[in-house]
Amino acid sequence: MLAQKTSPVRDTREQLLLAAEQFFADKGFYGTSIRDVAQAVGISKPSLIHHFPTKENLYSEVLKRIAHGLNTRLQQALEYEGNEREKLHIFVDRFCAWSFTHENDARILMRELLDNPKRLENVHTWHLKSLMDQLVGIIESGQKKNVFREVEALPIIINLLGGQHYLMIVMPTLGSIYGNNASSGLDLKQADILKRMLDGELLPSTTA
Amino acid sequence: MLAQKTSPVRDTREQLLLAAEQFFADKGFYGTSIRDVAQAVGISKPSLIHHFPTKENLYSEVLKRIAHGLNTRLQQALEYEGNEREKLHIFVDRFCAWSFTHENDARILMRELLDNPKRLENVHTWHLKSLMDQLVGIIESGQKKNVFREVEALPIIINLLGGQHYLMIVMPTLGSIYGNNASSGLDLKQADILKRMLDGELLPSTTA
DNA sequence: CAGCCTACCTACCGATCGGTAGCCTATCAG
DNA sequence: CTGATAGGCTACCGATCGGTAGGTAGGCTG
Repeated sequence: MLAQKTSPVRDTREQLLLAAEQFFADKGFYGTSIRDVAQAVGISKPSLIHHFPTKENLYSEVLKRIAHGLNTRLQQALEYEGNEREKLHIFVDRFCAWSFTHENDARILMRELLDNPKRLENVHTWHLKSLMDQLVGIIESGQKKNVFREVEALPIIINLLGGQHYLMIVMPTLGSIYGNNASSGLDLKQADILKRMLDGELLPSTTA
Repeated sequence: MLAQKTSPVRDTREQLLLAAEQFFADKGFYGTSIRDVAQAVGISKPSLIHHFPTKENLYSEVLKRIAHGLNTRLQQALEYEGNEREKLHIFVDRFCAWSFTHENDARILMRELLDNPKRLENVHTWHLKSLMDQLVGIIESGQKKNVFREVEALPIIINLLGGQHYLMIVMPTLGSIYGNNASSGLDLKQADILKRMLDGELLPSTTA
């Protein structure tokens, strides 16, 4: 009864969400036309409206999927058994891996950060807040155990997330300027750089 | 003859550019209506067209001003007399100072990074390329003199710029979530964090 | 004074936007 | 068989988009 079936409803919805994701990533909310999204899937605009009653709704569904995918993946990393340094390293690995495999999602999240302060009514709560709180919690936990230095946690996390998020945004530009070969290897090194940076900031200085 | 005069031509142009800057920062290129920009200055839309023949032109003028202001300010830092480490530190100070006093500009540059790969025809060349090349040059120069470790320069620069640029974008969101007091002190610490990070990455490890 | 140019205006253009109304068809349950 | 529902369609709506046409008021220059 519930065999393969590939429910045509879900299938069209899925295709619409995927197409919308691409458009929102490329051109942003205002720059995206729901006509184009519908056309990309091969249906008419009213048919899209049949699945998603408004453009805002379509957008927030896309956003919801992104947040869910990101949170579930990273939650696993945060639940990893180990000491604080290992947890952070695993988080970095996961976050980088997610970014590089979800370039469009990263672009949409960055656009959301840019637009949201002016559109708080609709999608207000920030999807990365709980994540950031947990990261700060891990650092502070490590500091209580004296395995981390007493530096402020939040700015370090921001620079960590920012370095990676920014890299995702700037990579296409880098590729088109320096040539794709120059930017092709960056992904492999990025996680190591961030982990080294974290250690440098958090581990007790060997000079003191 | 060329006394105060406050040339009304230049004045309206200036006001239009300032208003456009605000709109482009808040809502992006597609989300900005030239009607609104004109209205914000108190003139009609065709009058705006009189000063800037197309919306694209208005946008690229805004972008040009931003790039010019940023480049001249940072160029001074790069011409500073001193060793490589000092140069980089002064650059970080200048870049952070510029960011925090030009929040709208930072937001526009980030939007540009997001949109540009799909709009290369118009404003193509990246405004930060020469800057980035020079930074890489400084690092490699330091490496030749053996005062810097042999790590790859470009990824470090990207994480540096990225951390700061991202902070500017995320600050309004942080403020509305953690309260403005939580994010108010970040600007003061940020330059120090970045400089410490740079030293950690570039200076010879004291453990080895 | 005559001519011109600058800075602005109102009125309008076609195109496109998000969204609605209403119809058709296929599927599926009673 | 019948009725309901889901998923799609064409045709249309008012609003707004970027941009144009054409005119006017004021200042500068010959």
